[in-house]
Amino acid sequence: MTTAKPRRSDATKEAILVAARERFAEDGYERATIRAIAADAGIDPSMVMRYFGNKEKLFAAAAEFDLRLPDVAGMAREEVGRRLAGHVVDRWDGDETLMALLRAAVTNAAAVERMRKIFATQLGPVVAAIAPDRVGTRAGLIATQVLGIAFTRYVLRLPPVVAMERDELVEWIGPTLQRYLTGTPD
Amino acid sequence: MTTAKPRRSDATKEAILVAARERFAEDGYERATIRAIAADAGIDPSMVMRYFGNKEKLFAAAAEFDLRLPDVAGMAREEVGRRLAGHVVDRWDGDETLMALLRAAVTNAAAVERMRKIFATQLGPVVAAIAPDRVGTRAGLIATQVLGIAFTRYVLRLPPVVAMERDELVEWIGPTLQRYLTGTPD
DNA sequence: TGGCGATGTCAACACTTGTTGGCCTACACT
DNA sequence: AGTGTAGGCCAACAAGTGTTGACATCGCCA
Repeated sequence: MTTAKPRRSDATKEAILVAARERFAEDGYERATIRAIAADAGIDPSMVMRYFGNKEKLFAAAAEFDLRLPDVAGMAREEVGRRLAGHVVDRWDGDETLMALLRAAVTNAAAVERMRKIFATQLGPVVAAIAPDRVGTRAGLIATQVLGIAFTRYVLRLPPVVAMERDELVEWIGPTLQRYLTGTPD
Repeated sequence: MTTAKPRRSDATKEAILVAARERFAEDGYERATIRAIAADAGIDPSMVMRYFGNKEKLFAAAAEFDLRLPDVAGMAREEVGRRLAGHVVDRWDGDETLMALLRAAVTNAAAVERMRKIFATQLGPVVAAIAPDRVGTRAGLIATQVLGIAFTRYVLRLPPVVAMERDELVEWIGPTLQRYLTGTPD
């Protein structure tokens, strides 16, 4: 029994979080107003304050995120790049949380910190399992390419990047990640 | 004689633009207030309105930007990737305009449009001069890697990406751009 | 010197924001 | 049935925003 007593407010709380993720993802931190979020959730703005304290804490609760990177232990070493690329592209769709985090990170210090931590604690170990040396650098480089995709495809919506099919994108990006994982600069 | 009569207000106008670029680059579009920009420029907020009309137009004036990509005509084909990487990394420092554009693009539609146009009209031709096929796709992919660097290095400030020396970064990124320029996905 | 446009300041406007406290209502438990 | 408490709404606050118009002052030209 993980859930003890399902209170009536839990549903409202969840509705607020859903609306918050949507607004933060769409508008960024400052333009997403508590009033708009409350309206989307069909309740009064003061309820948001009661349940989450203030806007910062609401964001912190809404932007809880897990990359859910696959276990690379059993993979062929030369395949990891492509597998990682596929996973990341898939993960981006169907979850607005990362978009909220990405948009908010541009102006909100807490979002920056959280994003740093996500990449350090979740991507770092994966890299370490594959490459023994220069783990930080490799993880950082992978982050540049992965976040570059997210930024151009979902925020900037550059037409050619949007137009690419999932598989086509993976074919191009996979080798890049592979080189950042196992290659050398020269 | 391109300049006719240097009015006294030109200096003020320029001071406003400098302050505006700084604030937009640092804080993003919404958090950069006209009052703060005016204070930085040492004048009254109403002057900003008089000279630029409104905030949108001020941003448009402040975010005039040119990538100043080098002429690739004379370069060895297999060198273009690295040269491009070096140029882009250098260009990022010492000019706050692109950072302003990048930060603002997250919440401001006009900034998005301008960024799209910059990459289409300035990066597109360079790619076309090197690769005859899939010009749009190649330009888009280059944009993902280039903007990913900008985002992680200057906005997110991921420690390992910040720590990398210019040359080290170029060594890693160069081959990626080269493959996006002249390679094939498989 | 007188005047007039350019340059600049001041104070206020209408509006939106996050946030707060008081009040109402319905349900669960005794 | 009565009552306490959780869930919810309403109205308002203080602060900050872009923006505007009236007023002061500087500097040039007739």
